Amino acid sequence: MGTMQLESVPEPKYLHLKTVLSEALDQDFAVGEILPNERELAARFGVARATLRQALEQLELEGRLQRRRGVGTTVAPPRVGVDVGGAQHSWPGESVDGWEPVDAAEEAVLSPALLKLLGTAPGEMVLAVRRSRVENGQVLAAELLYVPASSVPGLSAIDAPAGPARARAVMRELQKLVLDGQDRSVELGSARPEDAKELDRLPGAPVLLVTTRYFTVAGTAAVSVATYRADTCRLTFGDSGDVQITHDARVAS
Amino acid sequence: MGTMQLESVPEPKYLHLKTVLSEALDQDFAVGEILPNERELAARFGVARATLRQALEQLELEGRLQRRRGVGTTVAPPRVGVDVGGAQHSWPGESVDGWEPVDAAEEAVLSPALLKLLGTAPGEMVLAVRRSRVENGQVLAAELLYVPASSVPGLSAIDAPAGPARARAVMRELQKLVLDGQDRSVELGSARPEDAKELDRLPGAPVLLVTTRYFTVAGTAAVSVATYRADTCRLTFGDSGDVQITHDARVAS
DNA sequence: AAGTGGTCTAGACCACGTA
DNA sequence: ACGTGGTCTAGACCACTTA
Repeated sequence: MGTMQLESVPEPKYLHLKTVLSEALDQDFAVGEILPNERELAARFGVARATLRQALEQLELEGRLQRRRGVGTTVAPPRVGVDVGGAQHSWPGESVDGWEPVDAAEEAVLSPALLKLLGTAPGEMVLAVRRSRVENGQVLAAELLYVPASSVPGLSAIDAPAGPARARAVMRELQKLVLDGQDRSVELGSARPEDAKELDRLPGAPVLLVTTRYFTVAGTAAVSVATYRADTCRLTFGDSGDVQITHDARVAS
Repeated sequence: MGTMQLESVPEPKYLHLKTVLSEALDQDFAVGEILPNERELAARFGVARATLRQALEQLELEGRLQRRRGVGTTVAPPRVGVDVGGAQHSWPGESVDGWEPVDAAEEAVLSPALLKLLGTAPGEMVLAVRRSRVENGQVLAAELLYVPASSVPGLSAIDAPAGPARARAVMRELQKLVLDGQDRSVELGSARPEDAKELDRLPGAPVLLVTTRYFTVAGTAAVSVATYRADTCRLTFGDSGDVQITHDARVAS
């Protein structure tokens, strides 16, 4: 074979480990199955635990593994396709899609970026409605829906007690508005401790931040910031929720 | 002050470090400014370098920092808002939006998931068009556009030499088709070494995978898998047509 | 109490960009 | 040649779940 170039740039161990594990997951493991613990895996592959963890972290990021402290590492099911709505000009939760009201309260401090999105002056009253998106008993997303008091006339009349009831009342008022349109953006973020708890993840876990602006003819009526678990969710736009698109949709060159 | 509960569950060091750094970034640093190197920062905060890196990693994930081997760590500009199209029924690249053809070639091996998306039988010829999305001299995304030969009649007549010319020729044929619709999904992934190189990132870097299916009345005409840099990109969906979010929409609670 | 993953340390060496 | 971030090691202890 002569001087076959092995690798001018040797692949890092954790990357090689990742592909080895990935293939093993496809061949030798079923969904939900528990992997050997990290110390044993590290020993079996002859690497330090930290190196093994680097591989596991990426596999978890890609939704192939699920790790829970005190329990173990399991093979994750394919990602859930979560519809985040196409061009439907409607408030989410009008149809049955898993949004559960949690609470509603006046929000005192708003980030400058959010104020700009809302188009409100600092100091103007803004209501924050908390909702959770639940599917199959799993919390997929936590949402904060910011509603300037000025955009909903009937808001001051609400006297429901704190908790889901009040959130529902605000949503009812909101849904009376005729929507003119919406725009959305998606970006990567890390879960704040608050959201992390609700999503059953550790703080800093990767999340998909979906920011939606709702318009009426009068202008911005509300802004929603939804925090989706990045490990388990695939956001879908349109009507192809049934089709599976997983990591291996890409050609393994 | 009595018995003020400090923290029943003490915050991990790297999280505290992250918030401290985050505040420092807002107050004491300008976009593009170079931070002290990791060894010095770690010493300054009295932690091990690995712990400091854990904090830096999350800040980079959130698009606040940019780290380059051999260079240093700099303060990142706000994320770019990248339009990935609303419900417009058009091929991307028809208007001027930064897509640059790279190459086109027959793709031999296709993953089962991709075959299912395309709706083609294994063995059927599928062309793969490579494109890059470039903005301000920066590669934001790498795309693979899979086109079954059956969906484009004029495909076999193409005899352009390999490279951008051939890719352009395929795109021209494709754009003759009348689109009936499309659906899209977004999920988190990690960059394959191949894409990583094109995106000027390390392998495994977090990316946003945008999978789009293009329909004609005859069925699925093509499937695009676009790999966006998650650190620098905020994907926008302009459902309301005219409106563009041009500023930083990040919500830092 | 035992076992799991999560955090943290204090080193070492490597790959890369720049001067 | 030097300084940077990236990889890797071999430990230790902690937080959490389950039995």
